[in-house]
Amino acid sequence: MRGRGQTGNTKYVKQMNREGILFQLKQKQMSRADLAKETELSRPCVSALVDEMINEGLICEVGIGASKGGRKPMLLEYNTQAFGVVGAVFEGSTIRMALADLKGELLAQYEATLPQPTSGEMAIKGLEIGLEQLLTQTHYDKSRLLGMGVGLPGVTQKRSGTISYSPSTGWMGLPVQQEIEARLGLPVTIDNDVNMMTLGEYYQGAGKEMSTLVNMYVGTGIGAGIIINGQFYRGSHEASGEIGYMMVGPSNNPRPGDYGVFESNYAVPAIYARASQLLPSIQEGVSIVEQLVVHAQQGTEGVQELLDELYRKWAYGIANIISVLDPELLILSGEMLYIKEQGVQTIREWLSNWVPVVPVIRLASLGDQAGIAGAVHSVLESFPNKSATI
Amino acid sequence: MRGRGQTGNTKYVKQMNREGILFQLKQKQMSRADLAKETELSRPCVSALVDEMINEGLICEVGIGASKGGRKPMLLEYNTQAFGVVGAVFEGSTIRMALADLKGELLAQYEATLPQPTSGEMAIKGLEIGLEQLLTQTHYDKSRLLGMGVGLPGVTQKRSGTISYSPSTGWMGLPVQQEIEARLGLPVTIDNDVNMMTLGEYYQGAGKEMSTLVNMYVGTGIGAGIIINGQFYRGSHEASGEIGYMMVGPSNNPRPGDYGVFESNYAVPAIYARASQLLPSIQEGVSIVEQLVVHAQQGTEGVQELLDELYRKWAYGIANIISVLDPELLILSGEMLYIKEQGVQTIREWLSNWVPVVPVIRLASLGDQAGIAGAVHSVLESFPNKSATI
DNA sequence: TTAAGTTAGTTAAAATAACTAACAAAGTAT
DNA sequence: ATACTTTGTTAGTTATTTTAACTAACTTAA
Repeated sequence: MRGRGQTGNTKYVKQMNREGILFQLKQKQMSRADLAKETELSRPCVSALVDEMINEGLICEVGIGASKGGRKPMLLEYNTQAFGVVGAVFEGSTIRMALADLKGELLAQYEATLPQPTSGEMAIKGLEIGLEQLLTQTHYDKSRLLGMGVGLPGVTQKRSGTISYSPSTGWMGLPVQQEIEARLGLPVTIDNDVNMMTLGEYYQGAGKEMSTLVNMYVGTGIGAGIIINGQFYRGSHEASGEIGYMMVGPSNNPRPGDYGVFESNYAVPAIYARASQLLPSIQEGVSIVEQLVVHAQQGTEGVQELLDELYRKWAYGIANIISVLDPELLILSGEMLYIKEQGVQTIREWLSNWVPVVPVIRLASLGDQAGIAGAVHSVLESFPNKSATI
Repeated sequence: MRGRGQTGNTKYVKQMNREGILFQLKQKQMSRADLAKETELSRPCVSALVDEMINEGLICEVGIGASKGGRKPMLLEYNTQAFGVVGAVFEGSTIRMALADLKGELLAQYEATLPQPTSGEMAIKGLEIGLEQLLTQTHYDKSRLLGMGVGLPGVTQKRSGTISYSPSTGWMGLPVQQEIEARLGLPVTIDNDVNMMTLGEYYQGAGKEMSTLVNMYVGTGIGAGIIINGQFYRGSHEASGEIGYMMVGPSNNPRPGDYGVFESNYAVPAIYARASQLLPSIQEGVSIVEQLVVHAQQGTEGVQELLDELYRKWAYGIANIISVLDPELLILSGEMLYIKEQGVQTIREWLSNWVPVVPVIRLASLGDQAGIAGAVHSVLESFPNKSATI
């Protein structure tokens, strides 16, 4: 955000205008004349800035467009091949990585399993190997990479680049960002996995074209990523979206520092415990909600009731979020994906009785690619600008 | 907020720098040299902009300061008398108005009672009379006024200047802003009363020096005003902070379009209903919570239990807000003022068991002046800039 | 074919607003 | 007195945008 009392100069304006032009070209191909109209800059100014960026390789002339009654326009394109970025996510015991162009399109992917328990050293080594693989696969040189975004389960402090808690990577209370940067020789952005998924859905998934959205994720815990007016909102202590701590459901046994009330009742571990008393057997490695839905269809006793309660309490959480934030869009992800459009419709109907304005509600659309897409975009969103996050 | 893909020019820079200088001078007196240091502009640039603003009457030279080892500095001051603004709030059947200088300091006040039931015409007439009074009292000319901020109970759409619902003013579904503007010949800002109070506390009260805060208000309903990074956050449908709709408490009888669950259980009407079964008599016109607190001290049976439940459920609401937003500060206002610092401390202790980060929590500090202060600042915050609200 | 009108993009000059360098004025420290 | 500091101004430079006028290239329609 533009801070209060901030000052600027012509360089700042130029940077802004270059970004304005690139912003347009990121949407679609355009001529200089189109750019002048969209950006409200004069045509000479657009020409000068475009020429500059063509020289830098950021923009390409890609051919002549159709005439609109006069000279044919020269179409310009954002040169998405000019640089590359790497995204990485740690999920359980696996690392998944991808190299993407400036548009966020994945050019190569890589996956590996880390031996458990993992140490920080092994995790970094994993990134190092993956990076090398991706570079040779794509014939990219490391100097052409803008940076790497790393998504981690656990509690991250993006501003300082540290992690307070992340058992599966063996990193705890460490300045991970700086360490990876030093080892890989690349600028690194870290963030927790839910935030990365939110970013992915925002740029490429269910949240494209929206500017204020909340991504609610139910997994081992419950969390949310929040984007307000196109900017990721992290809160004053980087604890925004910690909706697992909402007071939804019975609050008998929450202990300080432990899980929150909402998630201790309605996230995977709690669902698992209750499901195991209803289902004859539970499959490992398959979504517990999915299994419940199947059994409900088969009429297994008590399962429909359990699902109803889950849906209802998740809807309570959603109602609370909406009441506070009034977002344009609410994305449901993680285990909530398995409630399908039908379950979403049920929740929409409840909400219309509870809150005055129900936002658009959608299931996450990127599946297991959301995290990696977000990691990629966490690097892209600060290029060519500086900090894009509040 | 600076939008994505926005462009600028040198005029924009100049405006920014003028604002930067004024921002500094709003904090305290300074010399041109001080301003150059603070704003990181060059001294000639500061001199030029300052001279311009001196000519416009926005800044005054107010005397020579102490030397710091060289030439004595000429101290500059924001000329808070250059223009005036008017704030107005409708509270029940009364209009309260004030004329303030550019610092937000009230120079004159006015109060009147509107005959009930009121019509829109009578409400505007009230504003007209009040305005004239204030102008003659202060010897201000109307041309020196920047505008008027009007706070109303009910549901307002600030962006369009309309009101959907406001029984006490006789305005319903009307483009009130434009109507008042036309009648008074002044730029008008409208907003609901809780938002105005939030603005007041932010600029002059408990929220001074904070940039991300939530003001929770308990009255006939329950609502909240939200400021994120110094900007009022209204939500996608101007329904942010409608926390009366949170799913806190029994949800037996909420009907669509009606009160929300939280407020139907724990706002004044509900408290009143329950208190009337416990207290021997209830005084009209006195805070119901205050009366409960007095009776609890006297040991009236069941009262302490009722208060405990109230505090606890309000704290649930607070926990939900914190979980979602992680604000820097949470302000408690309206009926919550009567729980005193002791009640706040109780809530703080509960919260520390429920959520990972407890923000600063304070009682509102402006009392019944918050609304009018906010109305005044709703005009001031867009001077000399344009729209300061997201 | 040709004239008229439109659209795309460039060039040149003017305007704006920042910056640097140099200096004067007015003080303090020794 | 002399040297040094701080404040503020003046003069001139630099960077960037805008305006206006121009060339180029195309469409439309007589």
